[in-house]
Amino acid sequence: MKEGPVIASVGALLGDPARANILSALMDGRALTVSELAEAAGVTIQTASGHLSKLGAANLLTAEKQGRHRYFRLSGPDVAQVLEALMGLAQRTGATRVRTGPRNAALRAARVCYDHLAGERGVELLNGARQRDYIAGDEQLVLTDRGRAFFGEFGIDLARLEKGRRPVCRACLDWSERRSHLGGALGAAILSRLLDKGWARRDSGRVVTFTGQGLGEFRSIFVPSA
Amino acid sequence: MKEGPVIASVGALLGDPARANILSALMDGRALTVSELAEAAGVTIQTASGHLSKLGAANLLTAEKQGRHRYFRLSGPDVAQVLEALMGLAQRTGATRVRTGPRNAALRAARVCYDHLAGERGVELLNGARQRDYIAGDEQLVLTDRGRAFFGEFGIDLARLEKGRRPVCRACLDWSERRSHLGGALGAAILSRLLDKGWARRDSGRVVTFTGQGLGEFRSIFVPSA
DNA sequence: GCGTTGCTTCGGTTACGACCGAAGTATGAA
DNA sequence: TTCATACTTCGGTCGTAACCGAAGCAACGC
Repeated sequence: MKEGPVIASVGALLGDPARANILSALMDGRALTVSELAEAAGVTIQTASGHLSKLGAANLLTAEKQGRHRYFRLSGPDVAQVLEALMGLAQRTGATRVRTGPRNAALRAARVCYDHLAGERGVELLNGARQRDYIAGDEQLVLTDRGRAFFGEFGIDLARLEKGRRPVCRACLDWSERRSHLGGALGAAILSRLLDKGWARRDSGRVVTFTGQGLGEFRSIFVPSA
Repeated sequence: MKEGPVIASVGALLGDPARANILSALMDGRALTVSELAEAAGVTIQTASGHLSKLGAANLLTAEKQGRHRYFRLSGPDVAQVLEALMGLAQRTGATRVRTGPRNAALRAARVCYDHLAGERGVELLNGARQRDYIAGDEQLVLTDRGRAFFGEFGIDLARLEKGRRPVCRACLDWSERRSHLGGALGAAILSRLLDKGWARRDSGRVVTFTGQGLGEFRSIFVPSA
């Protein structure tokens, strides 16, 4: 019963709408300036500055000074992961008023989750990879030999990924789909490859837009039923 | 930038110390009455009642009426998981004043994380199982054939576990150790087996106490270096 | 019936913190 | 140097929500 205050300190940080907006805006992994974040949060710059120093003090964000700008980013993928998990909880909360605006639809279709693909496309990707036996495991993902071959051909340097500290495959719960999508180093590499190939591009915010042709290519590779 | 308020609604719930204490008290998976929770949170019963109705409305807790008592419990293991993840974040926050009281020491040694073993013993368990090749995978855990045989002999009905919806193995980040311990259906089954065998017993709250002999048995089985 | 226990609802107080205007600091441009 | 931009700090206002006392219900025992 003593660990309550520990949760509360983080919870209180996430509990303010302005701060939550700031964190959401940073969920795509990019670094933004104080003024950009102020606008995203819908508060004045002074207020945003105050929030940012709190978030920074709590090590949820890291700041980087560049000229007269200060860029803030999430201090790691784990922060993003917890945020997505919280959104999952929020869902069952019923707090999720099903606002089906066009922006929302685009977000549900494909978006960036810190540095990898999420939304319908993200879930399709993982499902497809599983059905084609590139990735095994139900909740705990493992790259198969077939997958190793396939992704190598796809242009991903797996040897490099496997050297890093970051896990290669990671199941990340998708808040809009209530299913898992592929995170980890491999997930990040795939997204970056998709963008390189011109199959999709990053719009403002977290939205990822596929080109008509790109979507076809993507599906022919990853979605068995297509 | 629209998803901010969604996070904020949950965050605000977790952000109040009294509510955080209530949730912490329920982290052991048991159901407690309003008065017990009020005491755990350090507030009066009326206040606790208010908090509980909010937490219930958000589906974080479920209530169950029994006579003139109302029992509250976490509405699922996923809630506990998010809470543990939050504690992990809180750690990097530096909000973790290293209060090394005796109660705290016991908690760090062995405790219940919803329904499985956490703390030093929990981490030992997973490490040992990995070294003995009962469980494979770094971040993503898979039960090996050796493990299947071993845990079967240990008295666990794996076939039943594998039928359920719940993942068998799950890596759960341990907030005190900053390493993973074993959750999922298997984690729960192992803890329950440990208690059955009388190797350990559950104390008040989340603390798990091993008997001298029980600890020996546990270590001889799971801790290679012992 | 009566009293007791466990919990909820109501009302009023209080405190914390989000917010913005204004002033202050630092970096860069002219 | 002077001005402009990007940000931080200060001070004061205002709302929200946590809190408790008191009263109201509901379930059980006698």
